[in-house]
Amino acid sequence: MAVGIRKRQAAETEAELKAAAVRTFARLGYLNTKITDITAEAGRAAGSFYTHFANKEALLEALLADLLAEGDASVVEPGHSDDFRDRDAVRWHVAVYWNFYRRRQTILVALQQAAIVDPSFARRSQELMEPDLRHIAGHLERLELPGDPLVVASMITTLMSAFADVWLSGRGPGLGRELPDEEAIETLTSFLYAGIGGERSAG
Amino acid sequence: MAVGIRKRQAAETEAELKAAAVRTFARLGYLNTKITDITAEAGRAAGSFYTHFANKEALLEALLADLLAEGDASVVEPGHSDDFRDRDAVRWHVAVYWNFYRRRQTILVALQQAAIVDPSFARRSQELMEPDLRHIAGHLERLELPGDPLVVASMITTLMSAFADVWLSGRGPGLGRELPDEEAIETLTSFLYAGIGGERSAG
DNA sequence: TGTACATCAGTGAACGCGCGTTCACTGATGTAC
DNA sequence: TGTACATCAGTGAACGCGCGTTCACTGATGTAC
Repeated sequence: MAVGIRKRQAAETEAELKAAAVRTFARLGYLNTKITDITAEAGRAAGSFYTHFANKEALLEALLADLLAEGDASVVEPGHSDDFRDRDAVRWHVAVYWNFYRRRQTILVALQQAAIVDPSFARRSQELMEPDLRHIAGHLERLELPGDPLVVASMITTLMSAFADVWLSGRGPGLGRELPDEEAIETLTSFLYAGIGGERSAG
Repeated sequence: MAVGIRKRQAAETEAELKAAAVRTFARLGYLNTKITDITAEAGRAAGSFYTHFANKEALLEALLADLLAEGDASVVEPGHSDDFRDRDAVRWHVAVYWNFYRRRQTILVALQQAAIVDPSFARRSQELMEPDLRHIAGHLERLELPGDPLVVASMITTLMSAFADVWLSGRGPGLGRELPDEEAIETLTSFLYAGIGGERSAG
């Protein structure tokens, strides 16, 4: 008995199905993706999907669980300055968020799409973002702000996620203009830093 | 012959179907709405829908055409200051946008949802927003900005539409906190005005 | 103004397509002795 | 180590549900004379 050949092979196909799903979501979008698109991409029979997942929603849940298990799912990380009067602290947060979103783009967009059609994913997605929001709001409390910290924090996270979504998916204006990470992070930082009452920043 | 009773009645049911569609989109979302949901809401037979529209997409097109025909479909309006060094000019634009979005919310959200699933609506939606974007970018050109005017303009329109979407649909943080129009407009204005390099604004 | 026929909006049951999901089957792995 | 049986991942054709769309029919409006 070559220990657990079955289990290992099953785990392997499950992983292949997940990977195929991510590729397919990226290509067609979560809502447009059929189960058979995923199994075809993975080079498997349609029925094989159901050995591993109850349905498309369960698969997305699994991908989400993986994402959270990877650890740095949130902007909340130790070892950074949290004084937003300090431009570098702002920049650090922006960079972490941008990079996080860049790497998880496909799954996060899939989650957003699922949220449109399925209330339980809407809740899930809000829960996923809530810690970041509180984290940012916490940093803002000590500042003199143009409004309720929670509202401003929501403005900031909203801006970052929507902006990242637009540019990382190539839907930016100027029809296909690319926005290098460096420029994105710098522009966002300058804008946010000024917006929350930091230095006036030009050029 | 009581002139055009038929035509008038047909136009009336068409209008009723449109109104019912908007109500249904608001309740269930565009993607979750079935043709029969609309006809049921309108108190009509299923088949009646096809006397007026080829399908759900055509109905959305019609709603979009109505929206554009109403005139002030765009932030581009005469008689306003366009100098963004002037806080009032910024506030004016923010208010126009906020009110526009507030009133057209359902259709704009429906358009966004359609865009997810249907590339032709994706194009359409981008075309709809493009004039605003150029308009804002134009205003920005004379300023000392923290980045490419087009990128900053995209940040601004992205922020406004995403922020409006979150708060007008009751998905704001604090679980159900209401955001009065006045506060939304003020906070956005302060933030944007500072962000593009205007005065440092506090409280 | 009246009659006979034509047209058309609206009806709702029925049709059929697309796709999610099932299930009988296969062949390989695991277990018992 | 070998044999007989059990289990399980994977297959792919078939099933069936949901829903968009059609269509024969109705009754009211329009037209012709």
